[in-house]
Amino acid sequence: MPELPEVETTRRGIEPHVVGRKVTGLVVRNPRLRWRVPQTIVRELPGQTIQSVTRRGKYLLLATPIGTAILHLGMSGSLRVVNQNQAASAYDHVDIVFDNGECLRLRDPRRFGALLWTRQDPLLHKLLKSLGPEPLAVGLDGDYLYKKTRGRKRGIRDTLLDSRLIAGIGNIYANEALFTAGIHPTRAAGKINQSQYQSLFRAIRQTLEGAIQAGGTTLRDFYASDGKPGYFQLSLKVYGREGEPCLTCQTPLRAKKLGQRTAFYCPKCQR
DNA sequence: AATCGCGCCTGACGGC
DNA sequence: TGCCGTCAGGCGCGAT
Repeated sequence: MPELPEVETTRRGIEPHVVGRKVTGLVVRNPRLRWRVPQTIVRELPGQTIQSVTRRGKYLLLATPIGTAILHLGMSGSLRVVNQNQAASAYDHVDIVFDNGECLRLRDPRRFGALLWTRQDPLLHKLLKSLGPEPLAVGLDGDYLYKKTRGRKRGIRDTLLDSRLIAGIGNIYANEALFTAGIHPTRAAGKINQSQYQSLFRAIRQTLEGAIQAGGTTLRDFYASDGKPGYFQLSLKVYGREGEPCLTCQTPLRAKKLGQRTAFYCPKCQR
């Protein structure tokens, strides 16, 4: 599933194919994504030139002079650059067609993703305006998390998934970072001290950056590739490894359902 | 303000 | 083999 590193890898992959291109049309085969693809984007995006591709959390933003396309890949979404004549599969819901005959093709079997359009500053859009800081933002450190979590009783795993606190951390990376920092996923966020937040924040950064680097090195071509584009095998230390030995102490890893999502952890290394 | 559960959707997987 | 139930999960949203 696309987590922040995959979204960033996607951004980097499509950027050279998309920036400076003029959109000649939008092909919407199925508008029923998480939210219905709006008619406004069908009317207004064609004729515009893409100025930039940026990322906020797990949202991708394709800016034009008159508005911005907001893309989210949800659970199963992916983007490829293909020739517009290439046959589309059942899950290829939208093509953004360019003046050179290529298109940006959105595939999303589960349709948890989204394609929206805004004419205002996209960062003021309802979906983006409440997002917390980017975990990779220059200057951000563990003190931010420490200060924001005083008095919070919720477990740290759930707290890290709250995009209003910090953007773009999904279940996989929350679990991986907590393992690296040696913090138990159910520890109350408000009971974690300043130096532990420093190491947790470093672990978050390291995990995300490592995955982005891995994405960059194993990146398949975003142009006309088969299968899933640009994604990469994650090397995960705890996620999905219930019952397997901890890489540090060999203790069998555990899985526990916290809220709606499963937490994976080492009962010995994480306290 | 913080927290909690729901629901969207379909491929994968296990059991029979 | 084939059918069926269950699970997974991002995340906005409404309720508490």
